[in-house]
Amino acid sequence: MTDAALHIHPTGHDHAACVGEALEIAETLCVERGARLTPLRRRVLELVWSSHRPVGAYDILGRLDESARKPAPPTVYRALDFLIEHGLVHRIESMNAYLGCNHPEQSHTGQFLICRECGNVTEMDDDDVRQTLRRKAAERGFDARSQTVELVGLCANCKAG
Amino acid sequence: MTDAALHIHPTGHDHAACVGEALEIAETLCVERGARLTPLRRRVLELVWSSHRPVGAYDILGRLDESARKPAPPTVYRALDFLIEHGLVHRIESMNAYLGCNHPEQSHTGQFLICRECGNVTEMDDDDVRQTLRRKAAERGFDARSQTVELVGLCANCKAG
DNA sequence: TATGGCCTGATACAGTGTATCATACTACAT
DNA sequence: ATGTAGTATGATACACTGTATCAGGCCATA
Repeated sequence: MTDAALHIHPTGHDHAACVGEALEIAETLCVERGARLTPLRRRVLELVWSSHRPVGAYDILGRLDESARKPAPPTVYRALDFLIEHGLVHRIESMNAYLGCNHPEQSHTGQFLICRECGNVTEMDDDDVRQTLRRKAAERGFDARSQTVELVGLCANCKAG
Repeated sequence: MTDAALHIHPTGHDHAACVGEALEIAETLCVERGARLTPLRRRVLELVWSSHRPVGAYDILGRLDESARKPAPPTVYRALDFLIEHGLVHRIESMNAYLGCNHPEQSHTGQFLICRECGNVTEMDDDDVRQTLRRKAAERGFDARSQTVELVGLCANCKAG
């Protein structure tokens, strides 16, 4: 974990605390559910949380390499699948990349705000939006089961700066 | 164009008319804008419109093969870029695939309803949704410039059937 | 200790997308 | 008609993303 770029984040916050909190939440949640947060899965989650920017599967793969012997792609995808299934990670469809989520309790598919300047992504998770989309789709006879909402633009910091 | 699966569509409508209309609209629009709808671009647009399901770039590539000598990937991607730029085609992010649009006049990024049963995709293009998203993002200090909205679920036909 | 289920390793391959350079086709001006 | 600039296409190579499949290892419980 030497790449400074990994540590870019919105406000000058203590990112180590973010990661720590996320890992702790994950531990707790997995215990509750009887799911196994193995060292590999934990490590992948940690790498996904290395910044507030989505991380590609092959980035993760590359960084796992550094520490021990190199795992193959399926290993990473399986870990990601597990984390996604438990709401600990989101997939950003428009980037084919993955982002940590620190409130996995609510079953949800969030709405994502992707800054085209700094690359940081924040989650909205707004229920009005969710309901509006469900309703609008229903008006057209469509029964929406899952939603992908990703907005690209400028975050507050980058607008100001 | 022998694959019957290509012709699956929502209601038993006359899909040839869909394609014809789309091509005509494209012609008109390109003339208006001084853009060149070359034979290749026209053919790619036609292939995208072969159904109401998103088509992958390499599907297009494969079908271009059938007729003449095989073009390389960049050729297809350039044609798609052109068509997207002019609003004639949308990219469905969650599927890495492309869908024809028959109302390219309004500058828009639509909202898409993807049926997980039949695979057909319809466009909502609802301005309430667009405005709601813009506003909700703005409330968080985010200036949204482009929106990706893709809902997966069951279309009216598949619910009924 | 045996069995079954889950996790991981490993190979191979399929699908998606881009960088780069080369060629051809206009359209327009000389 | 020639040259020139801009655009469109051809072609090669490569990078990134994801999956199918089989094999082995670990661990809990019977």
